[in-house]
Amino acid sequence: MHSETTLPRLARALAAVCGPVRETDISASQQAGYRISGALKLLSDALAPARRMLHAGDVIYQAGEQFGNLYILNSGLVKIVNLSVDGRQQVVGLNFRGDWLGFDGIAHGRYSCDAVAIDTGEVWVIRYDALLVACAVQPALLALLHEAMSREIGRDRDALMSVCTLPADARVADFLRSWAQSQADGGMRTDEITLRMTRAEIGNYLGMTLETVSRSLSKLARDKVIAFAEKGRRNVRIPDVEALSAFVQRCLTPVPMLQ
Amino acid sequence: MHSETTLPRLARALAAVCGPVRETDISASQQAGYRISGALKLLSDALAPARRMLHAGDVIYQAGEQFGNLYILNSGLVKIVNLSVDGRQQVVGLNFRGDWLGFDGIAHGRYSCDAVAIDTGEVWVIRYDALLVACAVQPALLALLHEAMSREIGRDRDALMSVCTLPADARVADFLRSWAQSQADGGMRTDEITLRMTRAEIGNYLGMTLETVSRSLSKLARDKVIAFAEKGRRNVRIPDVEALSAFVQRCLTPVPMLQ
DNA sequence: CGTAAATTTGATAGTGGTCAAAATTCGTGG
DNA sequence: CCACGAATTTTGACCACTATCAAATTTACG
Repeated sequence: MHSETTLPRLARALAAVCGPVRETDISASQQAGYRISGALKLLSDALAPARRMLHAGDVIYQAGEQFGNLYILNSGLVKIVNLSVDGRQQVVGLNFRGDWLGFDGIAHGRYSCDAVAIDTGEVWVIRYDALLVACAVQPALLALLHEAMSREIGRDRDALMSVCTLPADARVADFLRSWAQSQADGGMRTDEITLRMTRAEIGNYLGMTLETVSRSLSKLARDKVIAFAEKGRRNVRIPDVEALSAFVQRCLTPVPMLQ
Repeated sequence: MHSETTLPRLARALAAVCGPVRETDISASQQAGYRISGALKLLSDALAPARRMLHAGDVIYQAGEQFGNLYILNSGLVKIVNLSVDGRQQVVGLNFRGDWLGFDGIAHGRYSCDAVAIDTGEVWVIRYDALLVACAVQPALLALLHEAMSREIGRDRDALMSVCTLPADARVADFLRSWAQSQADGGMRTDEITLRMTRAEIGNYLGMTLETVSRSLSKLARDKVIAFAEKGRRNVRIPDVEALSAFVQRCLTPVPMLQ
């Protein structure tokens, strides 16, 4: 599947990633942490948004509902569920601290998916029209908004690429890696994460069955890339995030081409 | 994979789709056509953007390149190719007339993917900072921009859902359906489409191999859902777009549950 | 018109889905 | 705090869909 142009393209990709910001080292994580804290402070000061407490299962907005608000997640965890006309439903996104919710509603005046909390937390409610007014006065707000939408587009594309190009085991590993990254960006610990989703939900998000998720997790634990906490198998210890990336690499090169 | 809550959710999904705008009937297509024409006129009048001719293979922007411009496709066809650090590459989007390009660059100051023309056409080049200035004066421009970003997010999620929930045959059918829809929205004929991509590119976009794409197309032709034009197998005739949707449905219900 | 690329089709193999059963965990009330 | 039933998770066996490999055919293009 790798074309003959892979190498120069890889070089460009590396240049892109290693240019202004490294995504994986500690300073970058802290930068992300500051980015998020700063953004939240700016929003809070400029708009004094209403705050809403969330509990697992709470619906923030629903597909079909009239659009009017954007939301910013201050804490907790939210899943985005897309619905098709024929009844298929799928988790198409996960949101952590600092993420915006509701962009999908702007285009058609109605939200096109459900946003459901899967952990206790807090969202800030921002009226879209009020935000636009504030943006006119304070361009930094507009920059923030566009940055968030842009990042969302990038994340969605990365998710598509993951589903299309990685085998099941690697997809699960990559999922854990990006979860840990999001935790780090939000200023939370990254060595142990608590999956607030069932295997079925994870599988739905990753495009595989719950059995495959379970098998992949078992394999990751067998390979010592992750470990389960003593109580409950929803707590995953990640001794080394790099090991997860390495595992993904290994899946992509089954035979190291010993020549 | 369908939970016990499918039915009420389906009802909501239907309400969402059938609410303000029907996506599939003729009037909606014409609305979309007007929407695009109107948007292009507004942009042209407000910004008098530079115009750039495109030929197949031309690169509009590259991953890693400094962000500065957004682009609007006036005609032609552009593919968006995402790159991963480890060399994987994947088509993550296709753009038609009226679509915006370059949103992915806003977040990090550099584009994160390649935009490559796959047909002759024309893009309009818009400096992002100039656009923001113009938006301050003319709020309709800002609305246009946000609408485009929102639609992009929705499309990316739909693509993810398609890859995750549909078998290969249905994915190809759905791909043709959405291509025809995009053509219709751009004011072009929808009964015959010319795939400007190789089977390998289509497969890459849909997360399958080129052989599977070929087999699926053969099956669609055998089932009379599509037909190949006499000259060249890249021209696909679609006698009835609804038949493509029906085919997707059939794939989802292998046995009609004859009770 | 000839060569290289793209496409189709067939044969075979493997990843991941499906079905099933056992084990573990969770939620709730005694 | 413990017990019990429901839900979740794990693991195994089997099979289907799709990938892989290969060869023949068609198409594109210099």
